[in-house]
Amino acid sequence: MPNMHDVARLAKFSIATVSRFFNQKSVSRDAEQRILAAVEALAFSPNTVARSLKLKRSMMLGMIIPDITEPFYSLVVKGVEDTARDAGYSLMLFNTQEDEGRESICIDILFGRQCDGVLLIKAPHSAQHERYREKLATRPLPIVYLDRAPDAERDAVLVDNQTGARRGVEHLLKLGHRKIGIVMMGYRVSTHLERLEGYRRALADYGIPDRPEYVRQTEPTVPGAYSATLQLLDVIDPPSAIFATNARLTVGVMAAIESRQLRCPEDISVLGHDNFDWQAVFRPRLTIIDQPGHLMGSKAAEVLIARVNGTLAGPAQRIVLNAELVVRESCGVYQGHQPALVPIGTPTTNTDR
Amino acid sequence: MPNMHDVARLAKFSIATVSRFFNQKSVSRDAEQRILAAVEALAFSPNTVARSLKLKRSMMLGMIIPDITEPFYSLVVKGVEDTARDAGYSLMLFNTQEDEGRESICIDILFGRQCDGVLLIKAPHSAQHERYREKLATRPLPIVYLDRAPDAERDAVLVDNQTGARRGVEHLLKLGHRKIGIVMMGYRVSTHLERLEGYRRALADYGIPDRPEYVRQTEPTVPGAYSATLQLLDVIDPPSAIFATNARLTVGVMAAIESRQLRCPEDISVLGHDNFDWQAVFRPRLTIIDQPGHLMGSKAAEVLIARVNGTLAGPAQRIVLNAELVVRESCGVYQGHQPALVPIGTPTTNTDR
DNA sequence: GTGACAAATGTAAACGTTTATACGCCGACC
DNA sequence: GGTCGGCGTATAAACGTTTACATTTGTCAC
Repeated sequence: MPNMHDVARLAKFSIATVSRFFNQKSVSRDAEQRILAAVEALAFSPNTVARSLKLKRSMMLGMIIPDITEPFYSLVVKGVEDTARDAGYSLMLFNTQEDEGRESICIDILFGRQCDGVLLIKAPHSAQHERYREKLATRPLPIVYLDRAPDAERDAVLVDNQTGARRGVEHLLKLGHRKIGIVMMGYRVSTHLERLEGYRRALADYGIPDRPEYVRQTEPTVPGAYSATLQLLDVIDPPSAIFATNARLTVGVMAAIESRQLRCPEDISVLGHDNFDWQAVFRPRLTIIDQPGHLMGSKAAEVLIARVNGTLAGPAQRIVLNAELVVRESCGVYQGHQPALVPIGTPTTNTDR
Repeated sequence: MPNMHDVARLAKFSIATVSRFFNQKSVSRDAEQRILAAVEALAFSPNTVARSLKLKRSMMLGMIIPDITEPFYSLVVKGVEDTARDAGYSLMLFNTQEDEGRESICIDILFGRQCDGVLLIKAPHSAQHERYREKLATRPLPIVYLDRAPDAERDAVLVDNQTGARRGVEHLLKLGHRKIGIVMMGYRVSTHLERLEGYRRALADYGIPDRPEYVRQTEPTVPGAYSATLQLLDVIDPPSAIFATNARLTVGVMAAIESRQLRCPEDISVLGHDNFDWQAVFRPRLTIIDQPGHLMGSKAAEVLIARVNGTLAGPAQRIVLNAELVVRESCGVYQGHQPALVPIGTPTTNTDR
């Protein structure tokens, strides 16, 4: 493969001039033409690796996510890629399967590759978390947290999961539900913990006591959510509504409900999570909490790029996007017997916020 | 950031010894310990960029796909990533949105970055296709086609779309359907063209003439498929069954059917494409043609890696995986009036294969 | 003690860029 | 005519590795 020297030789200019030509610095009309001709003749293409080595800048971003197969994350990736590309960055992708050990390896790889920055959907803490944290501290590598923020030390682009969940559960409460279950991911992932917190606050607003047997944790798979839901339905006084904290879990919940021949929303209401194509034809039409995945990705990329090229300095930013309640049909009015209600629409004023 | 020189200095060994240590070449017990100590003390991590420059090998693969947001492709990406990681390769991801111009840019970037090979889900030909093809020829960059094979010049890992479609349509024919529509992607993408061909062959096997008004091409979106399906339903003698050639189109078809208050499968049958989580709870349960996405990705990565490290030489390989018909409920027995049938299960022997 | 051989280590030249520094040239200005 | 500034260009030194080749050290047989 030809290099700049070859081009310079053929164009009868020095390599410096060729380099400057490629870096949009001014060269004479004559130089431009001869270089262009040489480039054409040799099919020369500049070596980005050498460039990165010299410049200590690779124009490459890393993205570490739990699982590209989860449609929500693929939306986020798209958002990142779109704005990274516009800024001239390429993207290196890694899946961790929620394993912090793998995450750590990915960071090492990216750091070694002189990657300019990392967008990170953090895996839950592992046993070696502290060691990993210390190692990270020694690496001057810009990282922006996405979706989950395990600490406030770095920039983060998040969704207000708590408020989202709270709105959703409040919607159920207004429909008269008082026995509300939740099927959530079992790993200690902040997004799901926040959704749990939102669920609890909404209940608290209505003076409804917390029932531990209504909270089911499971691995983030359809079968996992399926059996978690069955357990929920087998409780002595089963819930009249279930909140599922992500798209895959929502599917599992619906599957379990159907297996018990329950109708939704007549027999049981379901509040789902995330908005996807197929919901256009799913019946009952799912009432869900919708997150702006693409926006989250592009915002995060913006922040990271600003850090990388120094446009943004100072303390860690925290951008919180809204999660919206999309009311459709899967949450219905509570039909069964129920105790006197706190007046609808006037929850006890919440003082804890 | 410390480099090998620093480590060497601190360990009181030459840089060559340090390098050898990192490359698993034999060094003395003493050297190992002092180097390890120095590495620890300096928090040294080797610079992969410099390594790539010297070795002309980046341990990096590129993957170019139409759209990561399409669940089928994200499955493929996962397959690629899984086997690439096991072999020590990282993955660089690009979306083209089916635009060959963008594809060409991605190839340039990857080539410049000394990427070792590319997995390519080819975008349809653009006006500049020939120029692009010529440029590609000058670049000694291993490429493996995935999912679509625009030519036989390179390795390709594919699905037997034609047979898959043929089996599916045959299934419809056996159920008595004679008026079968197809909603397919409008861009000239080989997978969809092959599915169309399979559809045609199945019809031909049963001696059923081709009806151009039953073939609807659209962009690969839900709204696109929706209106294409409405057009199909508005034909003078509308089809009693519809074949949708990918997951997103399947959703659009179902949406259109529902908007016309038609029941599936009683009023109209639907043969869908691709298998996903949500189909577990979708009613009617979709009869689909299922492709092994993850396997396709990992096979392709295997082939590419074998090419890269020279394990595999010789002419272009072509690996064709099976697409399976998964019979569920969305295709029902034809209910309406229909002409006498060719005996079921004994199609006219096909001579054209 | 010597020589032969293997193992461990060191030296230095790449790999393909960028860019600080220096230089040459030309026209403008006094 | 000399000086100055500006522009275009060339030279050469990095950037952080790997590795061919040379050198040192150690081991063992004689």
